[in-house]
Amino acid sequence: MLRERGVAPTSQRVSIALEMLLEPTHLTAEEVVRRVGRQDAHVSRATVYNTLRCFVDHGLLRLVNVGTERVFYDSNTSAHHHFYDPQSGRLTDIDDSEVSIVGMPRLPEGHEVEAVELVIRLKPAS
Amino acid sequence: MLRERGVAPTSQRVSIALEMLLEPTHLTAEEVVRRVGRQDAHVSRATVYNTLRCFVDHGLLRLVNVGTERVFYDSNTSAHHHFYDPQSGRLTDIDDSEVSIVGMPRLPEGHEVEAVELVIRLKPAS
DNA sequence: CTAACTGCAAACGTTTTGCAACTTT
DNA sequence: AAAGTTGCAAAACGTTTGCAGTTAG
Repeated sequence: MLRERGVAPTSQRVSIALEMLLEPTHLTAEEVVRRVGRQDAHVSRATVYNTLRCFVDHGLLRLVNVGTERVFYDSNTSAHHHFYDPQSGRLTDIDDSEVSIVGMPRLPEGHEVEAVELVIRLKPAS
Repeated sequence: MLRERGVAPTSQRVSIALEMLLEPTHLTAEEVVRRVGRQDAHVSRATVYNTLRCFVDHGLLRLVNVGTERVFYDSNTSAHHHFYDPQSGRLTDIDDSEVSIVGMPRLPEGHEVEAVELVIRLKPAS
């Protein structure tokens, strides 16, 4: 899987891939550090951050911004949207049939779209 | 304007309000620190951050998240969306007639919507 | 007089970086 | 040997906080 995307499969990268790419996940870098550390390999924080960036660059993960707090890495790289609950720090998918974005605005001269990010922030019901 | 919203108008708050609330702006906290410092008053970083949060809480500004880098404060508090160009660090409005979000997904049990954030990230045209 | 606000500097949490050591090839 | 990868600790970044002093009503 890594080789297919041109990512040299070192043992650390494989550990991270096993944790993230086998099932749908929404993990922060720190969660990956914890999870990978919990079993087999110790992977350094720096390497986790490098690897996640590398996976994003090679289309294995999608980066999801929710604010300044943290970044999520989503193993589902197809276009879809998210709920974010700052209370619990949990990110969840929005079913694609439930919302859609209609229309594509004229882009500023000399630019193209890098990413479309729709995040619905949640709060406890009043 | 401040009093209307129940915000006690101290001199620092007035300085910041003059900078942000008179015309449409998309400023980061650091830009506000610089701009306010450039003229009359020296307002401390802490006070700028406190004041911006206060203005958001009282509906004078809208907070726009674009990632981990920084937060923007938008003097247009009505529902609308944004382009973000990481290259230039500039945030711009998307005309409301150009995109819309259709449908409102079922929310997770016990939650309601705090904010709907649609940000289109730009990159230089290839 | 009191409650609220300010400013400094120190703390924070997440992410990046410099660089020497270690794998690969 | 060259190219790429790793890990540590330190730095960077934007933001928040503790607290003593100040201001406003």
